[in-house]
Amino acid sequence: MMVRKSKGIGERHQKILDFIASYQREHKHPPSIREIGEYCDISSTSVVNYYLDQLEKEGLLERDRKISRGMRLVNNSPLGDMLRVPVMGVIQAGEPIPIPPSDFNPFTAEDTVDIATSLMPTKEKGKDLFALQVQGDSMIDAMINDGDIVILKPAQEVRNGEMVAVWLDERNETTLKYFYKEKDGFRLQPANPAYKPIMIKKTEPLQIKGKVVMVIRKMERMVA
Amino acid sequence: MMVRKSKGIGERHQKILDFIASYQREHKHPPSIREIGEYCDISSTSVVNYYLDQLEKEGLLERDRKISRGMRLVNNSPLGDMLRVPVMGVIQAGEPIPIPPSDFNPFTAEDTVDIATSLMPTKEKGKDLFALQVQGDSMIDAMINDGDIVILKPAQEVRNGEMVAVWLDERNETTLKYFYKEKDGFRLQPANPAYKPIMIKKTEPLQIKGKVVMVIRKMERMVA
DNA sequence: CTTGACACAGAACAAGCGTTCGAGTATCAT
DNA sequence: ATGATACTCGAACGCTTGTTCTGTGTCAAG
Repeated sequence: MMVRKSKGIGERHQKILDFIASYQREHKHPPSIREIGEYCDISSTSVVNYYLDQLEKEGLLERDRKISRGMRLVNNSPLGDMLRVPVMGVIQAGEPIPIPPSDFNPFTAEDTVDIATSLMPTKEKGKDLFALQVQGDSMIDAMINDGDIVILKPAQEVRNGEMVAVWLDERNETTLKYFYKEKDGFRLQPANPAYKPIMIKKTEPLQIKGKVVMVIRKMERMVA
Repeated sequence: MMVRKSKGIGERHQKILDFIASYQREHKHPPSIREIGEYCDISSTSVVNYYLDQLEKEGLLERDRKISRGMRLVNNSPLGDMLRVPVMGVIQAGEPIPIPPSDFNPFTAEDTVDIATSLMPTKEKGKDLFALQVQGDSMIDAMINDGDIVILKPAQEVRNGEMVAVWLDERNETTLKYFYKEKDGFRLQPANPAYKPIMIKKTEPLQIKGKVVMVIRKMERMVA
């Protein structure tokens, strides 16, 4: 009946971890040992304690012994009301950008950005958001500068006027453009009127990587 | 010796509130009644309970009765690793912008934005940050669009190349410009080369409202 | 088969902790 | 004075909760 034999993290460890996270999110304070046991179908508090000790040894958990509900997750920390969005890479002229596999695990990503949920548009609370760092100034026509971070949402349906990250076969590059549906295809409109729109026929493949839901620019440049 | 008589929040209430917030930030879980008492020099747990009840009645606190450390702050919630930045108003051509008085209380502000501390440049962790919402497109020359939120830091010293919010007497408006110090004054450089820089003589008063440390743009426009 | 690490249950203990109650003090309006 | 209100203290009570100890069944190595 056992799933693991002392090798790393097992299914039950993960369930406990998840429970602590969700409980913390909901109640704003950690669960008790007995509450964990109840949720994870562990009848004995000693067993929960047993697993907690292991998680602590693994460095996934910290415990304040003797203190009620004195535990906290360590590695990931979107415990508050924020989303941890993985930075999938860099968007740059001439280079393809990596697109999130559906099985991608955000917590293994090296680079992430934390966004307060209160900042996110309406219902983008979905966990499938990802971010790209803009390299170069090839996107200034879209009011996006070198170094900016764009938060993207995998595009199922794109509506007119939304900014999308598209792969342009002809140019062999990925850029950010405003999206419009025309009668015989699609129009990709740069924000800057000085640039002409790109027309895509319906027959051509249009690879929309995602639509931009937020742009973040840090201004810490130029130390002198 | 008493400071208040049943009117609103007193000094001690505030101290308790602050302690809960700082304790939560540090330990990732709420304090116990006795810990609160110890910090606030209250020898009896019943007195802490007394104050906690009042705070709950005031709607500043929520309590899970019977549960150890079952309390949480309600109104403000930068309990996680995020800063709550007050949106002081709108920055727009022709209108003065309100500047944060030093005694300004961020928690009474109607509108705020939450920024993850992990997103903030190095040491801007200071609590004196404020935000402005950009209205109109008069700042597109600085890569800032209508509706953008700019996070500002009160400027003590401004270094070359930093973007600042300045009050222009001659134009009677506030705008965002890049700041450069010249030999006989200051140069305010728009990001867009098509616009000419504004020169300010040393004799003229230069009102720097703050320097921009971050720009946030939400892309939720155009529902159809 | 024996041994031992591993996963778990159950119970009992002790400390942590919220709650309650009786009582005391100070300020203020009546 | 008198009573009401605000605030404080200390102690006791009892539920909550972390800790610990004993015991059981499984499984792989020796």
